[in-house]
Amino acid sequence: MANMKEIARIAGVSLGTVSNVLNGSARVRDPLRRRVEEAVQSIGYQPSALARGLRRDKTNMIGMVIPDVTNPFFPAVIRGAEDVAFSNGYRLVLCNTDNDHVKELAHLNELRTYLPAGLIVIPSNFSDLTKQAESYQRNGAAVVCIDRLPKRWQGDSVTVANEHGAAAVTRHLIRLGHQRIAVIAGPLHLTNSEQRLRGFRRAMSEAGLPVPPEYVQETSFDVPGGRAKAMLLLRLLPRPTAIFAANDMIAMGVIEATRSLGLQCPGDLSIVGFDDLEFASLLNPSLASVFQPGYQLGATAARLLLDRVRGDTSPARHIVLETELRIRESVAPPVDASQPPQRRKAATASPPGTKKRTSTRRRS
Amino acid sequence: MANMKEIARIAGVSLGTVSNVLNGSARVRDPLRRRVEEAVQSIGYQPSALARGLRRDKTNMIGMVIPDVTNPFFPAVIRGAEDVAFSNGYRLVLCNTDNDHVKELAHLNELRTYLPAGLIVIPSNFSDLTKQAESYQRNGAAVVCIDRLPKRWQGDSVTVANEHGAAAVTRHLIRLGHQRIAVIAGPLHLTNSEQRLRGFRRAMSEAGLPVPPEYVQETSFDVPGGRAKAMLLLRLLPRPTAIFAANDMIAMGVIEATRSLGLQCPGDLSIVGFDDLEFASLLNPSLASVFQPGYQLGATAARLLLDRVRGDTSPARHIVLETELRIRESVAPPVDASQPPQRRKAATASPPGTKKRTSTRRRS
DNA sequence: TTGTAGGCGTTATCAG
DNA sequence: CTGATAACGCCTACAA
Repeated sequence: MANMKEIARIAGVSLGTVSNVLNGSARVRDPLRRRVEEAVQSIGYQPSALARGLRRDKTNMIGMVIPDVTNPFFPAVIRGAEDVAFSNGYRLVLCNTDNDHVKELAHLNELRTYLPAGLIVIPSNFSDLTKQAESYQRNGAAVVCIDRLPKRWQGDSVTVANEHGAAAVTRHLIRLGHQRIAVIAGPLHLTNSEQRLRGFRRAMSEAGLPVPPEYVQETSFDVPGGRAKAMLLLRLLPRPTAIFAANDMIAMGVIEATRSLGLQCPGDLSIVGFDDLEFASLLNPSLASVFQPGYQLGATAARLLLDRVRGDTSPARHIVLETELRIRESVAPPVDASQPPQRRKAATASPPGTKKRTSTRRRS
Repeated sequence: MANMKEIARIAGVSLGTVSNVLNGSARVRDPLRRRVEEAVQSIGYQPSALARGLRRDKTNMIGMVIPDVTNPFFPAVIRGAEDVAFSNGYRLVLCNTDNDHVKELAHLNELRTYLPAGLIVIPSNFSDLTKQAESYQRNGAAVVCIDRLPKRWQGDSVTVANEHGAAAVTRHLIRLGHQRIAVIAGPLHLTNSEQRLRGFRRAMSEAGLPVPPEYVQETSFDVPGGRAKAMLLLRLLPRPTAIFAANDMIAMGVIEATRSLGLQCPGDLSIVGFDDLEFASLLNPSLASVFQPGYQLGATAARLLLDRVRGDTSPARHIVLETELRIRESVAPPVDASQPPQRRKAATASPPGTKKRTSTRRRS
């Protein structure tokens, strides 16, 4: 409807002048510039994003490709990305892949026809976007992978310190006196999942504690998975005194299993999660967890992307954000079988026959 | 890079033929059609969404304008809309407004320059999008409002039966024997909030139960708000025996307040929420709530929108989705003063001077 | 400094 | 049924 020609007519100038005013591409003298600006105001003109994109070979859209917006960890990531994008004049096109790399591919291929400025991708299972990314980059669009990375990903990335966070929370359990600690990992083909398991193993091995194979379970990142694997773990003899769940949904499943077996948390079992979703602190007992800065993850990715869009051609960057331990009521020292319980349901001691090593007690 | 001209060259046909094959706009004979299709396959050609949109005056984008993606109720709505949109070849552009109608306006104005097929809007506070919507509709784009409606909204809408759901859950409390029921409403300038309060009042008045002004609190839809108002309510004399929270976040705040005052739920206080977010069933005690079909809300809106896009010009439709009562552990009959307390520390008495009316006990 | 023309990739129109 | 051509709105040379 309203186009540049209209503005030019109203302001009594030529098309080129309008364009120059709009894009600051050339100095336009004040009287004319003023007339153009007034014309723009008067009819609320906004340039066509389509025509502009077609002409410039690039739009102000950023494709945000994620597995599933209803996964409670992702909204914060999206929000972080959107805030940075919006305040820099960019918009987010949201695509859910359902962890299906075919759907992911479809999105990637179609998104390209919008000539987006870039892509922020949380890769789906088994995705190998190297080829796609190259194709985007040839078109001058940047691609940033976040949260987890495809195998052999060489491009820009923003992730969190999964291994470090997992190790830290495991060490905390060990310091409290736990020796039989089980882990319920997420799908191990996901890099973040695998890193968390690695961190767990590292902390255990540093402390000289054994990790029997049956103490390591793998499941999907959800409540039913956590419940099922917890039922299994809690029937083992000897029973673990603590479980590290690879995310809060799994931890939630563990809590349910604990409850349904009539066990107390943290009395009989300490539970820790990962993510620190909003509800973790609202549970009863409140859930100890490793906080992941979801908002920062998205915001950082967007900033990195915009740097690239603006011409930063430095080598690929791999930004790793810190996690943070959030200790809450769901963890406590293990109960010692050899001593009578001191309080109603909390007591601490090393079970007999346990090798006790002094932990290094790193303070940071 | 790859464009229609290229396809035409490879297939040895003219541009128009390619276009006709791609859009089915005219019957093309098999040999040629085949050649075109092969050419398209061979180089993985996809038409430029930009050029197509510019030419057709409409893209396959749908603007999804919501207050805040990190509000835990919205992701399901988004997902519902995205699924329907995607499977029909449409894409979602996500815009957070932070309930700021200035930001909302900015998004609306800018979104228009993409020539989206339509808009799905969860209006921000105090927004009056009538003018904006008209402008979109003049451009052939449809606008559907969901969840809550701007004042005087005349266009298509999809909402849930807020009043009915609130009345149903209130009646349930009444049937259990509660007489002193307080409500913590959401911001009353939001239509959904106001409807829930209305439903509550209706059920109470049907049962002939009084609703003292101090039993009606208003707050924002979040945990701190719920906690603060609950602290206030729980110090009143006589204390309410049940609280209806206008959403689950508020209910969560009520639970926290209850705990911090050393009261038992449901022993001393029954609590019900609204939304039935995923975590509601995971709390301890599990939270009774009124389920809102978030996914359906989004999916229905997208379907309605697509109907319009495809030329449905029937009068504005106002679709109202059913809610569903999810009774869980957080509700129980009130403890009667005339009987000895049954549990360890639930003891509540009707303070002297309370009018006791027999409830009408309606069954539905 | 200001105005003008060409083309981005597509679709629609119209002549063959 | 097929093939050439004009527009969609904008940006960017280039000419004045």
